[in-house]
Amino acid sequence: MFKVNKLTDYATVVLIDIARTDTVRSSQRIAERTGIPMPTVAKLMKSLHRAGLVASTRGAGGGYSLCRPAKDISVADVIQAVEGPIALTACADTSDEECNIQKLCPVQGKWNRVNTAVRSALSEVTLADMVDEVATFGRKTFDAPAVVTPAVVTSAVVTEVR
Amino acid sequence: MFKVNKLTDYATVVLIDIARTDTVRSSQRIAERTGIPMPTVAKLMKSLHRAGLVASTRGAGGGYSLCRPAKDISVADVIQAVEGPIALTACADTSDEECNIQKLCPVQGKWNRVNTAVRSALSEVTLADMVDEVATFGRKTFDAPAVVTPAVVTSAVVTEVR
DNA sequence: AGTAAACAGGACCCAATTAGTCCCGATTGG
DNA sequence: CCAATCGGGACTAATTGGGTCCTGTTTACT
Ligand code: FES
Ligand code: FES
Repeated sequence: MFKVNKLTDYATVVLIDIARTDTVRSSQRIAERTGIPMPTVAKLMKSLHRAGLVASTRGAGGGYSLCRPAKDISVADVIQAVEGPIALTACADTSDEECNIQKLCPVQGKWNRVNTAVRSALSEVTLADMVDEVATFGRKTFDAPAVVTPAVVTSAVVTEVR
Repeated sequence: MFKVNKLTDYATVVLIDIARTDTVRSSQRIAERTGIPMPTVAKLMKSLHRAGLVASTRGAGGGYSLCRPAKDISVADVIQAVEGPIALTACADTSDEECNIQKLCPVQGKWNRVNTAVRSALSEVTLADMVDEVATFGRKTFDAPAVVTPAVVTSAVVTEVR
């Protein structure tokens, strides 16, 4: 099945959660809010930080926060942060426009066209879209606390605090 | 890394090869022409057949052939044939427009939008595109036999017979 | 009819990848 | 100085995917 990593799904959940109340929070806190195991959250946040999606502050009272507004973070960004470059085939590994063995390969860059198409498709949806959706959903349909569940995983639950 | 299966890459190579000289050929023959191990080819062809991309004739002298013109077979078709439904997250498992737990999930179908975008992107490139590319490439650049190599794999080689 | 060439389906194993855990060093606020 | 917290990376467990094989069925050809 053609799908994204579980960690990518986690990442969207975490980021959406952060985006909704834009304050600094620790991995610990995130783990509690999302139900994702703490060590996994820690690992995840490292990736997101390295990719420049979240800012981190160290030391006591430190934690993570978005370093761009949610509307400037696309699904493609998240995928690339967690899984590395979007490259449907190994030949387009570097994620730029050149196939590395293009001169020899007869499929000759055709996969790149597909790659590009997919990448741009993934760039069209931003976190902000998802946040909005979550917000309106939470209020319109339920009076209950909004719940953020990774699409892939059923155990992760965000209990809306305050 | 966000990528397609190796088998999917194989599949494109095999299909392109078949498309170029549209005759019936056995798995055995395909294996020889592509350099992909015979048992793997066999497995692959079964998937492609089940998905209705190739027609098979049994018995001695039997084999496979395309059952639609190459221009009506998209990359999306190939991926779906080999890997199953294109569903970036488990929630959209069935590959239709409905998320199965949409009523409960706050990300609420947003992944479907991404899914759809990706699917349509993958539908834009057809085998015919790739075949053309291969043909012109083979003639223009080399006088040597055209070689079809899966982008992912370096060992598979098609020796242009006749 | 008999035989050999092929496909169909599925069980199965091994390798590769991914998910998840843990530890230790570096920072920083109190 | 101490406690909280991030950063990097090593390591293990779980899952997936690649690849093989076996058994049965269909069909052409002699
Ligand atoms: S080198 Fe890119 S398609 Fe082959
Ligand atoms: S049910 Fe589809 S996004 Fe959650």
